[in-house]
Amino acid sequence: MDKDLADKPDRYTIQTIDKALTLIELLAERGSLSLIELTELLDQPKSSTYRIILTLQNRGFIDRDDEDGKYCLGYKQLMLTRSMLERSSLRTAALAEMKKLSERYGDTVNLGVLVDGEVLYIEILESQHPLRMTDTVGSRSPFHATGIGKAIASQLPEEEARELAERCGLKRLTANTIGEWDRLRAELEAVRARGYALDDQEIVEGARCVAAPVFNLHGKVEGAISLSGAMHRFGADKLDDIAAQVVLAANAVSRKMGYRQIE
Amino acid sequence: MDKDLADKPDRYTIQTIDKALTLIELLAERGSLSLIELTELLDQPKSSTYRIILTLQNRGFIDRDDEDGKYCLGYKQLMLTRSMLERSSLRTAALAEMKKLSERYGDTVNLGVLVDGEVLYIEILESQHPLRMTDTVGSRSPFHATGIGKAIASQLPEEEARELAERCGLKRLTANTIGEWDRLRAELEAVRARGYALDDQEIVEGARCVAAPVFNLHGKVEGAISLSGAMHRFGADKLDDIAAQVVLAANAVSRKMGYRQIE
DNA sequence: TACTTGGTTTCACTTATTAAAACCATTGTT
DNA sequence: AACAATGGTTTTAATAAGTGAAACCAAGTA
Repeated sequence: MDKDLADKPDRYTIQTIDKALTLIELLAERGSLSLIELTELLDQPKSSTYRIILTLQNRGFIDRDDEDGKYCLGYKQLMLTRSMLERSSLRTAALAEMKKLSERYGDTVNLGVLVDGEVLYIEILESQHPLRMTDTVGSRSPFHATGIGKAIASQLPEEEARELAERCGLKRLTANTIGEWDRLRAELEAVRARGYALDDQEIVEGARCVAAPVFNLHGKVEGAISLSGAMHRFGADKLDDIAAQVVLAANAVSRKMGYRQIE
Repeated sequence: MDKDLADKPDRYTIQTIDKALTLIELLAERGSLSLIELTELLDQPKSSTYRIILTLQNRGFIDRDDEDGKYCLGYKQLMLTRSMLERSSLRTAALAEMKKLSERYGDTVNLGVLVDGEVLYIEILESQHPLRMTDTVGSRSPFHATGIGKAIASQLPEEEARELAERCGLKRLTANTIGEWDRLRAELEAVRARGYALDDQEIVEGARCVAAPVFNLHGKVEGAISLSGAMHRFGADKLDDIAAQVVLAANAVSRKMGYRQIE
């Protein structure tokens, strides 16, 4: 193999740590895995994998499942996440505005960011209505089929948006899902132009969603806020009003984050 | 120093990973820290700390705060935690029983485990009552002043319980908090004898709590369930009934976890 | 402009991680 | 009961990988 010291794994990445992180992610994806399974997935010798496991286990980052003796993520993760959420300036800044939206419309209000090419919900105020469809905090959705995802993507350089699209493959989830890059490209343009994104049954039949992007003090998209619910509550007659309020809320959050709109 | 190859840091711990984990925990505790602050806290050279940071950052485990450029935990943590919670057999097993308790009494129902010597709440069903005091999932409390903590500790070998006590210092939080090991020891004995723990305003004035331990299939305490609320709802006349139900619920969970009580 | 602070990069040194292999404990099979 | 199979634990020499000193750079500030 070309060992010209080349194919640098980012040159400064500490490989041991990287393996440990991969191991953690594997456990997150697959639930619980045995030493041998992890050995194979990591493509590392058993003893190395073992030492990584020991290290993580001693610190409570992973535990051993009581039933099958396999390894799984430890409760420690929960402590970390709580600190993270509590100090997330985006979440803090958004909460008050989200509450206002929730009170005004009674529908579900979501706050999401882009992580690993997917929309990750970091806060959700549940709808008060009997007919509701709610994700939970920490759950993920494909970006191309959600209001939040499109709102965020619309504010990224086109290059980045295309990479996202390639990465997720633009899978169709309903008849309305945008499944081709060309159409998505145009859609993002439209979203950018009007300042908010619509999801018309693109991820779930019968559900609609209006989303607007939130910017940080450097003017970079940080996430998006959305209002979502059963489609009969998002009729053509109501959309203008809802969109205006969602955009207002998102802008208020951006302002709290230190974003000062140019002119 | 005696460098006889001795004072082995657990011999098999991978130090680089250990440092990375420490860094993560530091960020969880302190919120956000700069490279230099982390360098000092870890007592490592700047470049080493830097490489650790880079590695974690590339993987989304830590982010950079937009405001001050300091490092903080990344949203990725949330994804990990969600998977963890979803697959936690304890939480899954407990949820149904917790709901029943919640419906029956309307008070707050908690599920907690012991992590790093503290009670960590991994599920909470909020009270329906106007006067309520609720922790949030992921928050922590000292074990000696909570029903859950005492319920769990009562099932540990005395040695372990004493270590816990030493570690947390048995700080007094209210007039009722048990502040001495001797008294706590006796209390744990009593808890063990009757099968449930009481917290009578030991952590917050005016609040009471009844907790019972949950065991895994090896018969080891895995956590505890509790019902908590304003003290007037936990009067002497009601305690027997509540305790019986909480114990019943906890036992049901233990059974779901595979625990078969001896005889 | 010079000074400070905090982040980024380099590189020779050497320690800490690797990987192969042996070991052990448990479980299931004949 | 003996045997193989499975999965986890421990050892060790070889060396790849991480360290740490120091230089560098960029941004802010006096």
